[in-house]
Amino acid sequence: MKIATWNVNSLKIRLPHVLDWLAANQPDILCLQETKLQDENFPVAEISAAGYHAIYAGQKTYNGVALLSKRAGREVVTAIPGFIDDQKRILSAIYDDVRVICVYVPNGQSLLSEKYQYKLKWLGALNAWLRELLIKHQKLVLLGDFNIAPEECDVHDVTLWEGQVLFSQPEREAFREVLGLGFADSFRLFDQPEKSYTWWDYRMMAFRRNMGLRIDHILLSPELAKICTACTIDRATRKLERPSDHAPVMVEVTMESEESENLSLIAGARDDP
DNA sequence: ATGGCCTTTATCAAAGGA
Repeated sequence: MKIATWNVNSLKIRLPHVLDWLAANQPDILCLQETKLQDENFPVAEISAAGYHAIYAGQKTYNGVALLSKRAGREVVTAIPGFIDDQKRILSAIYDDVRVICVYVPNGQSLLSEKYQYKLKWLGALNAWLRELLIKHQKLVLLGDFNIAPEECDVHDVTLWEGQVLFSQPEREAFREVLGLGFADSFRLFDQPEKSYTWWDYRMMAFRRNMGLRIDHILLSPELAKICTACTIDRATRKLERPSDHAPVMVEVTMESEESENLSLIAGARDDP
């Protein structure tokens, strides 16, 4: 099972990239952030023609999240329960026995901004909800644009970013608290190239100079971390014409059903004279 | 070098992103 996340920075502009990426990578689930579309404008027909179901929670101009999937989801949730918020940043559904939680964590703007306080409150509410979800579900995937670079190795220039929004201690502590609940940062379950990032500023030729941050993440509950076989960042999308400033991240997990399929294939091969 | 780019909405610039 392949599960991916991508902040597309406007699905209207990036729809061709998304359709190409679905065709090339065949994820079972692709979680999108910053769709920037009201629900009535969501490209349902194009996504459907690509062979994907879609659920979405959007608004005008800003934010907006979506889940594209080969199989339909159920038990959809579009907000952190009990947290009053008119910004569309949460979308969750169950696929088979996996609850997927797509998040677009607030940016925060700067440490002095009210938006930074909102970010920390939002992360606090998310943490409390995750605590409840972990009791109810064995298989949880929490993925999206976290707007937090958790460790020094996730930042191209630590001196430049020290104490800045996206890398400040309170944000990084909030991220660590999520890991403390039992979630694993899937990217760090494997050996990875040095200087791996998921976002590069449009300015300053930042991508060409690899001046990036790793702020898009896929976190897995213990049950899923055990069966995760890969986590990769697809930098190639950042080289496309009119790219999103974020690259997609994808995990592969081997579900029991897939294992038994593989076993029967092996058994079949063995029986074959 | 404190800007630089991109998207949206709505004008003929501003706001937000990260």
